[in-house]
Amino acid sequence: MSTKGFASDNWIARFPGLSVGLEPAVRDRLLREGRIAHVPAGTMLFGPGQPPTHLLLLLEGTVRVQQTSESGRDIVLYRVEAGQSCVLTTACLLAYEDYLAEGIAETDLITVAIPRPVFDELLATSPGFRTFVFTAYSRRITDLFRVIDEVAFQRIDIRLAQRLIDLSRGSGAVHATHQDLASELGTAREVVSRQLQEFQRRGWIAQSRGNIALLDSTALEALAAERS
Amino acid sequence: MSTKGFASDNWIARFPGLSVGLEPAVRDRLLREGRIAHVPAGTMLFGPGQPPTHLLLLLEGTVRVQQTSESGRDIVLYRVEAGQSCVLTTACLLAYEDYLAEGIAETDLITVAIPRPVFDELLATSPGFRTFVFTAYSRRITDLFRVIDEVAFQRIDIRLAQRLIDLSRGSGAVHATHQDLASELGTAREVVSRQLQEFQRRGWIAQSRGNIALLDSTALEALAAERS
DNA sequence: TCGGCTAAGGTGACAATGTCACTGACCGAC
DNA sequence: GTCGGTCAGTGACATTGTCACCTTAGCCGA
Repeated sequence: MSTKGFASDNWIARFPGLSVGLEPAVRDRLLREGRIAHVPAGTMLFGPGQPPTHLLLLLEGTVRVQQTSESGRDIVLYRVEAGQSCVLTTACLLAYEDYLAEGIAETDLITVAIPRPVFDELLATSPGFRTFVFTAYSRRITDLFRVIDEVAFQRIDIRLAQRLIDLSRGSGAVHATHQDLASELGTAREVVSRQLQEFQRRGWIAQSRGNIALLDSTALEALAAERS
Repeated sequence: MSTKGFASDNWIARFPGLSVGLEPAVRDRLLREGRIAHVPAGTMLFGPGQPPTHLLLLLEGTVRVQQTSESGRDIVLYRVEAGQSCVLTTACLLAYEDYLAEGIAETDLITVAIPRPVFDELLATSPGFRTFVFTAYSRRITDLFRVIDEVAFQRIDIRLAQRLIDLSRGSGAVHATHQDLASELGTAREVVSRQLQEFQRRGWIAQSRGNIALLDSTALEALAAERS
């Protein structure tokens, strides 16, 4: 968690996609021009009215990318983890249209910002960088495909079980209100409440205000593994 | 509709994103290396087990990109029209993961295939080509965001009315079975049947086997314009 | 410490959508 | 013609979403 480790000469090693096959000159350019910044949790990194001007690389923390519908409900599209990049925002830079999605720092972040001109020049000069960018794109698009599949075709109890497991990250607990979970899945709070009651009835979880303890992760995983 | 018009010296003019700001050398390279092909309707251009090896540009026709869930139901993600490109397939080329989506020629097509090495070199040498590619990406991602919003938050009658209008393209009729429309929207045939009956009861449409006549497009558009 | 404010969560009725099983209607091949 | 398959209609039911309203837990100032 120390920031000392991110002196400007070694952060590239944190990115699997950049540390392999990247030309030395490109590597130097990134280290020279990439600006390391600390961002507090809760910051909106991009969104309607906040056009991004950089390619963001994440050294530490998590960014939640979500979409808010006109009716005020929202759904989480994907998360950007440390070692990944917010590539979809780069498309925004060049886009003819505004994005509907917004990116929010879920934790305190340490980021590297690559200015647009540098991004553009690296794309031009470095096959390794191009591969990095397109691979990252591909991952995000796959994420979006998965979201569409889940929203359109998956039962809500299965999706909720999956999300509880994901959010717990093995800690055995999830800090989130029912409304938070509803926003994760793009559904209504009452639906989450009912499903959680059912999970509780089966002894899989225990609830307290704003907190859910996973008592039987195995059962939840079994449900999450079901296919419609 | 004649293919004579696509002699290898002028097709670029058909692509708004390519005809403006493209370097002459790049233009020549595209014309020299891009291979024009005719593809019959119904052909699967890419999909599971059909990794694409080219960037596809569409001179004529329409490509439907859809996703099939494990349960066998599918949903249309977007369509590629003449003058656009199948850029998402390029991410597939570089991806670590397979795509779940498949692209199907909805009509007879005339395409230009850009081989991977040429695509890569153009990305490197041409800012104009880069802009073209990223703009196309951006458009598709925006499409996916819209699909997610619709599936998660829009009423089915509104979505059906929108789709009927889109598919009719002003012709006043839609050639599609109820099952086809269900696949468009990612829902069940019975749901479409019931909604169409309601539209018919209101005098907005007339149905015959595999065919729907739009009698009152204005009313359908009014419904389609509603927001949840 | 008390009271009240606010966010979180619970509940029941109902509407909308999805699932299932089955039926009949239409259409082309023979 | 009739046969077989696709297309569409239907009712019962399950699941999910919506709405209105309520209770409860925690916080915070008086």
